[in-house]
Amino acid sequence: MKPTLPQSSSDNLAQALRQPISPDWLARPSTEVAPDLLGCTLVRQVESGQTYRGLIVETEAYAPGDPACHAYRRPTKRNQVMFGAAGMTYVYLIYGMYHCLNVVTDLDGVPSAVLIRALELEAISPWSDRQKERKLSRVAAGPGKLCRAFNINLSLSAQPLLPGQPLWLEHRSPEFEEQWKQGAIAFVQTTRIGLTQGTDIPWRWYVKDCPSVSKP
DNA sequence: TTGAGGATTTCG
DNA sequence: GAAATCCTCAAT
Repeated sequence: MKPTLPQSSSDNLAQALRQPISPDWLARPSTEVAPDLLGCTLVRQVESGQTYRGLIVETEAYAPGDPACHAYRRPTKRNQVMFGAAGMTYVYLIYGMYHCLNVVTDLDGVPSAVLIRALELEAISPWSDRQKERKLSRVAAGPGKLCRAFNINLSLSAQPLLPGQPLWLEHRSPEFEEQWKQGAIAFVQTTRIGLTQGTDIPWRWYVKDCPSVSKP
């Protein structure tokens, strides 16, 4: 039942040019980082050394003073990584069956994070039929689904996002940046999803007209 | 120690 | 519309 994922090819030149995102770049308010992460790449490296990549197309910010933030009240065993320095993962279990991946942001001592809500996976091959591609485009459309697709669980929480680790991030490709500047790619900012508190705060961003977004 | 509830997904 | 399913944390 587990979907087959596209495997990254190491001889792709454009991919080789992508630069890893450093913790410094993430040491800003989550409301700044969240939209900036759109178009960046999440990389998953499994034990065999094989890597999988997904384009980040939907994010949400969580910040201090935000009642929906898991770190709203006090540091606990679960959320303590959110209080620490930027560049760490924060993974939690939701509804007893799904995991959600966050990137810890802002300065040490400021509890905040960005929830990665959806990835666009690269096509399996140029020869894959349209039906297959459409299915694949929804494989990581949602925070629980992307963790299932990339085999992300609680053991990957509080880990550094650095190359060689199980997870890391890469900057936008020059092609994405160019298309975004030209207006060919646009972002939408709106309210967050699935919350009981802080429902009116517009801290969700996604790539407009992207089929891999959880709820356009 | 307890139990209510949750940053979701899927199926009917 | 509601079930699945279990960890977390505030309140006993």
